[in-house]
Amino acid sequence: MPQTIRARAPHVRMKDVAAHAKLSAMTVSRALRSPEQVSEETLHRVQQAVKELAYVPNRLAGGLKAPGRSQLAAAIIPSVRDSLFAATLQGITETLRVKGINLMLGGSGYALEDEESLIAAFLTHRPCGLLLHNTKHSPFARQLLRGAGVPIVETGDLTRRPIDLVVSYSNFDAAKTMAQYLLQRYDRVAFVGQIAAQSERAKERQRGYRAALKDAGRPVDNALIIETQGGYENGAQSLTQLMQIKPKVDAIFFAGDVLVIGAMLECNRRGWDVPRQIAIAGFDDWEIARQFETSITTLQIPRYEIGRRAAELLLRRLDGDQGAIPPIDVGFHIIERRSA
Amino acid sequence: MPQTIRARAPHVRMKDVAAHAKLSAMTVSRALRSPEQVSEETLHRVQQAVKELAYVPNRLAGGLKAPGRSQLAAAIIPSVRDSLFAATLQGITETLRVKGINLMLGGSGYALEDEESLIAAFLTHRPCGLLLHNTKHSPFARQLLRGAGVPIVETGDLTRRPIDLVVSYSNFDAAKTMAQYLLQRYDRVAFVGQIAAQSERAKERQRGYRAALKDAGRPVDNALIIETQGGYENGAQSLTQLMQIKPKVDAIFFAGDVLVIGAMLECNRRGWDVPRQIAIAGFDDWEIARQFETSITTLQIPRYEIGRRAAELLLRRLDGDQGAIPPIDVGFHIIERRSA
DNA sequence: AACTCTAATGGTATCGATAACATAAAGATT
DNA sequence: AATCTTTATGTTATCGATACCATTAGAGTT
Repeated sequence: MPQTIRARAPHVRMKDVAAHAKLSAMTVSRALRSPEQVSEETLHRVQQAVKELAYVPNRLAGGLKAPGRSQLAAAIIPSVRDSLFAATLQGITETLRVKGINLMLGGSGYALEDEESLIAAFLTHRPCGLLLHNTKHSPFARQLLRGAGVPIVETGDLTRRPIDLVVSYSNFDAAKTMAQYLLQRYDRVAFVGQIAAQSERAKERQRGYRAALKDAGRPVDNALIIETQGGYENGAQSLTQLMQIKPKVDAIFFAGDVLVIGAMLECNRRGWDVPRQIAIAGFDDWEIARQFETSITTLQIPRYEIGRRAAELLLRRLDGDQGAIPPIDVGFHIIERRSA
Repeated sequence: MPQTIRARAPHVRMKDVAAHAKLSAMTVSRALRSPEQVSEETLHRVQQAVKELAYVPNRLAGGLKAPGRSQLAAAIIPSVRDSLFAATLQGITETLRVKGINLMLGGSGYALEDEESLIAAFLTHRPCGLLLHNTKHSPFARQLLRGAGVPIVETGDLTRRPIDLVVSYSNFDAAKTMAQYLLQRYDRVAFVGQIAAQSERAKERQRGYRAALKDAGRPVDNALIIETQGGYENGAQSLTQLMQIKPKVDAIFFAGDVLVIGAMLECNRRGWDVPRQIAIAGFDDWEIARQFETSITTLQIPRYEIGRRAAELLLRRLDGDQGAIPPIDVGFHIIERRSA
């Protein structure tokens, strides 16, 4: 007895829509992409047919014939898990969605070779644009990006070596400004950041701290600079380590990840008075920073806006603007609260 | 004088690789997809040529001819911004990446019609699978999903109306278990959750709480049930509201979002002793929950594992397993700490 | 009336990879 | 040696939408 194989219902094609509307496929194509080019009557018939057949266009075919209009963009962020990038991501997806562009996402895990293979993987789908949070790339990655022929936006830092478009704040300036703020109020200001060798941003922030010290004519004491991985525990641990130093540290600038939160919680546990015993300041205005009894002074970075404007630049390029577009500096603010 | 138009460097095609390796395009195609089918010599020549030309395959073309092998999957989560889904997302991307499958991402904003349009938008790219965090879908969304002809994994709840594959824990069981835990230790246990009408999960959790009360023979007091949006402030506000009730509430179960954290911070601010004055428990083991001086008792949901196993099921389907696959219950644990 | 011009629509070739089929060469079997 | 297998490779048609060019109908111009 022959077994009945249920063939997968084939997708409705543009041809089918055309037949249903008694038009040619070409006219349907036009009606969908540039409605102003067809008569009202035709447009209506097409829309009707699309609806009745639940037609879902095939962008593989469209993108194949018309490269650069795949309506698919790609973003690479250091970590999918890290909520820091979530706001930027939302800015990107929301802005692109308006134009019907969807987003592929990947996490590079802060590794250059992972970013490289991710870029290669993404390019196989012929995205119409790429958004990269990192500004440091392997040589082969740069080669791939240059050859891709689509707009690239970097959002991690105001890099001096942009590939194409840049939307960011200056990690150097932000860290320097906060360090200056602390140096005006406290004598011995320590710095806790992420590992400079692992990230351009961490390096820039530390550079900013050092520059502020230099400008203020204060000595750089390497014992007051800690590099650590992210995480609450590391924030807490860096804090206790710095508190043992003599002469006593007055203030600590936690320049990355959730380190400040971990430190503040440690102060709670130990009963240390912030800011009297120790002042602390953070980088990035986590929503929770303002919830502590001693609310946390920190830098506000417009993360959502970075995503939105990055996507907008991308759209500008897709609209045909081939000219040079200077880097966009979205700036930052110090949010002065009670902890420093 | 004719202006020189710099044509965008066309991409290297499989044809070019074939010519470079002195082979046919078909053999190159085979060498890349099923290396065991070509001779070692050929494989080597192809790899060499691919490298030398920096060939990036065009999956638009591949996916067009061989539907279902677009090597692109899609995930829809309620909110791109919410870190709750980040772990699941990471589980998905990491598992899919091993097989060279990339992920499109979108946030439905908890709205059925947004999910629907997102599904339609994603389907235009002919993904080889879909991962949905919601289990409630509009009728048209269901129609689209059924017609898509690709595996679908739902991860939000152990729904009774699965479309295809399901990987989750039971929101009902988890909430009921925690409520039972609290009812064994406290007399008047209140419930704070997200708005039931807006989310199936919120509804199930509240149902679990009510079921626990019923099983324990305790009355349901609607004054002890609060529905609220997420966020620290709402957690804090719900707490203070419940603390005004007479006779006094002993314990509060915060069943969603970061509500517990907000409540715990409010207790810190007001100097309320947890758990003596008020016991509190949460849903989801946020990393910060264990960092408080009074660490927070909560439910641990294996979020990363949900993503990983969801992706694994998807891969199983792509490997040709057409059989019925029963829902996977990843379970949950109560993490007993000091707050309740 | 003959002409041009514009707006609306249709026909055909094509994008790049792959399924299906065809072929060729080497080894195994009688 | 003739035939059958097996393995490796090549040829052709095709996936679905769109660029490009051709065509038609009607309005506007002289």
